[in-house]
Amino acid sequence: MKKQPVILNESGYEKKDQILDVAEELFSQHGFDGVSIRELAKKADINIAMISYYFGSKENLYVAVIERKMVTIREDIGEAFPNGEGLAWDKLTYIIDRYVDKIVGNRKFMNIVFSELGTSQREHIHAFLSKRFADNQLAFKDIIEEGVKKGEFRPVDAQLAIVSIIGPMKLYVSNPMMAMSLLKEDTIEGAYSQKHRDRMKAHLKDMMKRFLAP
Amino acid sequence: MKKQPVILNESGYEKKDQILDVAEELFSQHGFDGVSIRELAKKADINIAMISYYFGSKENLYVAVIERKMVTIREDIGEAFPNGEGLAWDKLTYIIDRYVDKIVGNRKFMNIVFSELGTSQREHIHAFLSKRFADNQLAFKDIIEEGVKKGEFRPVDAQLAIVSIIGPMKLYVSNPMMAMSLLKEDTIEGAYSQKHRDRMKAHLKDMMKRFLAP
DNA sequence: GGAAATTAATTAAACGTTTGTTTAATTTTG
DNA sequence: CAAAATTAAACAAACGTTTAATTAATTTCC
Repeated sequence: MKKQPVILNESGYEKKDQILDVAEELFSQHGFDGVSIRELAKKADINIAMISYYFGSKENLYVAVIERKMVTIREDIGEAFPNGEGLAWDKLTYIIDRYVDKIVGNRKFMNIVFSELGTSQREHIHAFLSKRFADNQLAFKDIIEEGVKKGEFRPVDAQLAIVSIIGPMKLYVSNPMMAMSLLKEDTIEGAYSQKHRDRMKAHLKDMMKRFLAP
Repeated sequence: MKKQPVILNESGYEKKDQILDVAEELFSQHGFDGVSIRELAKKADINIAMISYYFGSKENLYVAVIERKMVTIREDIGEAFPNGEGLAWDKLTYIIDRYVDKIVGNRKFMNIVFSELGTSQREHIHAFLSKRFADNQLAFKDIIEEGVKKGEFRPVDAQLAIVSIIGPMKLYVSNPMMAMSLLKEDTIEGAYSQKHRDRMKAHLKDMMKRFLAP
């Protein structure tokens, strides 16, 4: 990690992204320790040394994979809905829809996040992701508690309500084989098609509607 | 893996279990690839060679960890409830209670299972666990569909209903840090205390009751 | 504009560690 | 004394990383 060049030319960006794409896929499938940089380099069709050259180390590459997507996703959800006004229920349905799209649309990446949140290695990454994840949970919590306060929802255990929204989503994306068998699909793409995303959204909203009804 | 001794004496069993206990803990925390047998041997206070001596290989040890618990758990749940007679709802509440106890009570082991189901390395293990897991899902599915047929439940998407039971459970056990923060507990033991297990059971039953009500 | 000089990108090979596993010798046990 | 348990040491293979040399691209200068 001596040279840390600034790459400006177009082809430089392409190769870096090519590495990041393969890395995201492999880390998602086999975890950080399950991926060797030789295997990675082969699959990305680059020389092993290019990883150190571009990213300095395997761990830095891992961080780079996370940071690249994190930027996109942050913009993606943003302060997306009007806070303050409107029914809590409308906010909740809105955030559920966005969340499902976001998580399913970035399944590979999200599996890296989930597995990183499950262990406590690479402490700074864990801390960073925990914080971001906690913020998202807070958004759900605020909406639910607002609805309860307004009398729009019955008094419920908000913490567990969140677990009941995120849990199914996580299970859905983090186990392709199970998703395929449950949804009676032959391919992974089929299991995560727009049809099934919408089915998942509809289900979560239906369930929460009944769960929260006063 | 030349010698495959049959160990009969008491102390032999103790040492083997001592290795298995440490292995279960470490594999649960860091995954198969994240654990080195030197680290494992140190923590179990045994010589590295003892792992080959007892189990033949690291992968065999991994399988042994899984098989040991699998036997216990199979007995644990068994044909535990009266099939055929009674309300579907009673069966469902019964199986939810049993399931939460089983999964939370064997969190470390279940995290190995979950992470193994998420990847597709070690194909025979994956296939084996998939089958067992599918059987469990089938138990839920049968009960729900029975209830629907009898008119006890409204017509629901049984597949997604299962995801909504298992998803929250899995999220609860596979992310201790998140569980601690959500449940406002300072220790891991606190987050998985009987109090919170019961809270989870009550929540799941409450939610399913409202979700399934005709 | 084109050769020369400079910088960036890419490579094959080697680096020192660590990995899982095995050996051969020793201690413990029945 | 024989069998089982345990050990320290060594094994080859794979790991992440670095080196030093080469090719490709860009800039500089006339």
